[in-house]
Amino acid sequence: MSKNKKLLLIDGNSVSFRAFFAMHNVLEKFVNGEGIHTNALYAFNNMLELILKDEKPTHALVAFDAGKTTFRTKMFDEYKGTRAKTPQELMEQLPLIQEMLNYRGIKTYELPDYEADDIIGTMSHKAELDGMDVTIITGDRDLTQLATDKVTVKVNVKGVTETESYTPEHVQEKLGITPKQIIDMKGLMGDNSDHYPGVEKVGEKTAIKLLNQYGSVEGIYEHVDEMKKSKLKEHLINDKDKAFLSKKLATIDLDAPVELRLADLEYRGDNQEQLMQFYQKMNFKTFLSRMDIPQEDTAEKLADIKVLELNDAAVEKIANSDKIHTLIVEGFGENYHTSPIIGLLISDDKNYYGTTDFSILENPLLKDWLADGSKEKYLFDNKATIAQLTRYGCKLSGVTFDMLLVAYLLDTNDNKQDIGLVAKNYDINLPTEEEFYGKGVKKAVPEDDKVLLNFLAQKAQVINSLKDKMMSELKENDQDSLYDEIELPLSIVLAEMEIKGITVEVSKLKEMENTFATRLAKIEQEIYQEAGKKFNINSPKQLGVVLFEDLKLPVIKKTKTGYSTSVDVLEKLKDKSPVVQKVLDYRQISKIQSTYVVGLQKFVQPDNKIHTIYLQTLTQTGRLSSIEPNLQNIPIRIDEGKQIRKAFVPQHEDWEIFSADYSQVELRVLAHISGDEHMQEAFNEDYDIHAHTAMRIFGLDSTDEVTPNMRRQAKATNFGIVYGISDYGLSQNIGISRKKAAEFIASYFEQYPGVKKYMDDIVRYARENGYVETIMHRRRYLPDIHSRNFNIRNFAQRTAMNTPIQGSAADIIKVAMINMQKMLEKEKLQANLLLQVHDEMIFEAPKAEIETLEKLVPSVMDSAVKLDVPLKVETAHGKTWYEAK
DNA sequence: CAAAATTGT
DNA sequence: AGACAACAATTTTGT
Repeated sequence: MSKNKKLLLIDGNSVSFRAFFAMHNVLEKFVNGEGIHTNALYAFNNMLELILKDEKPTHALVAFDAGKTTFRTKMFDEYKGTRAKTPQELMEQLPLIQEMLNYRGIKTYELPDYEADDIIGTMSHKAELDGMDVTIITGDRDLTQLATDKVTVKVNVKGVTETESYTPEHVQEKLGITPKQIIDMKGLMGDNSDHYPGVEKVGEKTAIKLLNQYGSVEGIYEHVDEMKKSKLKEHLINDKDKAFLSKKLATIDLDAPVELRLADLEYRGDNQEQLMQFYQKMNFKTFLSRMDIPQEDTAEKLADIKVLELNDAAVEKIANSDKIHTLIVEGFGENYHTSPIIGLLISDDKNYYGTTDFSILENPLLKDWLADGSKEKYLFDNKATIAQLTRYGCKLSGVTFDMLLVAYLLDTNDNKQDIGLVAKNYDINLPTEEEFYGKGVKKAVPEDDKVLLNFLAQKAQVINSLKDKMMSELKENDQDSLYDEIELPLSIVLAEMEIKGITVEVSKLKEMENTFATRLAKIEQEIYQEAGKKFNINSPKQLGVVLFEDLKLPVIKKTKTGYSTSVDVLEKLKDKSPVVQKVLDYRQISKIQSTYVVGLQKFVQPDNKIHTIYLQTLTQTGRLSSIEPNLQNIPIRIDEGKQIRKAFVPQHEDWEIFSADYSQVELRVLAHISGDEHMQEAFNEDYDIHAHTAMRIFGLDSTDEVTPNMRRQAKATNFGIVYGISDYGLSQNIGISRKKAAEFIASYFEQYPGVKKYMDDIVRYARENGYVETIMHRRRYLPDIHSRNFNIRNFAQRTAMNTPIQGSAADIIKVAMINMQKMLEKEKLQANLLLQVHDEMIFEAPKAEIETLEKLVPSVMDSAVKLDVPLKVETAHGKTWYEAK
């Protein structure tokens, strides 16, 4: 049997409207070359692709409203009377949407005097009689009256990519009436947005109740006399005419004079050629890349670049040239500290020399050229390139353009870590790593070296062609010194730290593994005892059943999928059952065991060291992050976890671990950029900042009156301020009422008016400029600051407050790291900078150097930048990381 | 592959 | 009305 035919009907106007507002916050980002907005077009097409994929229709139609006047306005001239005018920015897109649908092989239609609804109703009715399945897409709930066994109405919810499906069953479930009765319901309650009246004081609930009793508007009025005396009865009688009129207005015409046959709606698929041209005109890169463009194009381009052999002769030419060269050292695999190089390419923008034979790296001329700082080089990802080359015995110097770093500084939001993605942002078509190598099981290096080297040549070409443009953008943003003096030098420092690595005593971890295993087994048994059964404690789902169903503990919080079993919930249940504390203990230890004790061992290399990778271009604030493994979240708060730090040791006997951290950098940064006098005074006088805050917000005369609890609350408030305060968040954090938290904040702002002013100013700045900046001009764009969605907008506002603080602190420590590395070299110290943990630097050093470091490191760190308040540095040292704190 | 949980600053 | 503290990485479940 052939598959059933399926008709897709789209309410063009209402979906366009939804699409427009779904992407309203990026309105000004979606403008094509001719200055026409394209956001609704984009969102519409996005939705369309999803729907086509899901529904696989054989027939399709998009219906539009023909004009302002319809048979309904003739019946009731205020129909849709108060509806706001369609925004100009959307109006200009409607013809484009129709044009695009045409290229996508989908019929569009409008009919004078009728609304899109009526066209859809009529065609859906026809199709159903013909035995077809029908799916209707709309942003308007009114159309749910059309749902039948054969017709599903999908209504867009939040944006356009998600829909809610209305079948007769779903309508029944949701409203308790049939789809047909929706018309009666609308008749009774009227419609605000279409601006027609119903019966006074009758809303959805009353309407449904009446319909359940009497079936329809007609039914109600047949029996209205029998109803007992009530206000409702009076209203019904008074507004009888309105009810019948509104019912008529609400009724979608199933027999409009639509001159279309079902055969006319056959869906034929895209007209590739025209659609491609259209996408190009609209600047739709993502859609273009999604098209199955015949492969010849790219293949031809690949062949365009002639790659010469990178041999001794080529090296000689390169080494003797004064030209700038682009360098591609291609690694393959996850981790560049361990995975091999698979290709090497050097280009002067005219000639491309490439090879897969790495014996060339033994060529002394090439070695010298790579290490020669006066030979200028461009590349993508300096840090990774240095790390790779180091393993092949080469030094690298003279890099002036790192496309990865520049792309990150220009916009932290999009497309880092992959040169293909950066290129696409600039309208250049270069395969991403995934597109070139494939993904999952298919990921592989091409058999043919030529193919690989051509890819590398393309990369080199892209780097070269974008260098000027990107560097001038950097200058326009006033970010050139952030790049020249911070990020680029830092990439070298980080490379050195990663390569050096930190020594780990595996035997220590092994020892801990055993003790924790026994402890875990014991707690596990105890929990089973209490619970009366065996289950997986690691599964929040199973644990939820045990706690809240078997043991009947009160449910404090729920997640999307079930009961929440997070710490804050468990903390509240601690005294209700002894099992809760045991679960908390189990969780803690099991985390330590799996992530750290066992997890870390996997990363220890044959040199007994762990070489993490710092991601320099990931975070939105400018902080670093650390992966494989993350060495920025090694436990410290609870002692069991802190033990892990005993396994981190210096690489030599008679050396120590030395750590130095900034004390309250973020608050100091806030004191600086807000210019708040009271906060600055507190730091200038070196008061205990949290006690000082407590004194001020609790209205005390001296810090002597501050109780530990007051200090704790003040500390939390300080944190809250840094994070972009909200009363709810603060109340959750210190367990006070929301009202009390709001009072704290009000009092805080009263005491620190400069801080209040900063918060207001920075949010306004973000609204006006679309971004915020750190002290070193690191930028973060905040398109959501204009969002209509309360939560999204609030989040953007908090981000606006937090990013300059967190980001400036990140700037400061980055400068300190660079200066520190220079200083160690200058002073000819053996000490090595090994780790950075946001406000802390960790070194290993001979015992003999510790005394020097105790003076030197703080002096370098607190002079990294000049603020209006002093920076404070604290140091510690010991035989292991555990002792150095 | 997403969600929940836990770790850090 | 909304239901929210900032920035990260990793492990484990369960679909």
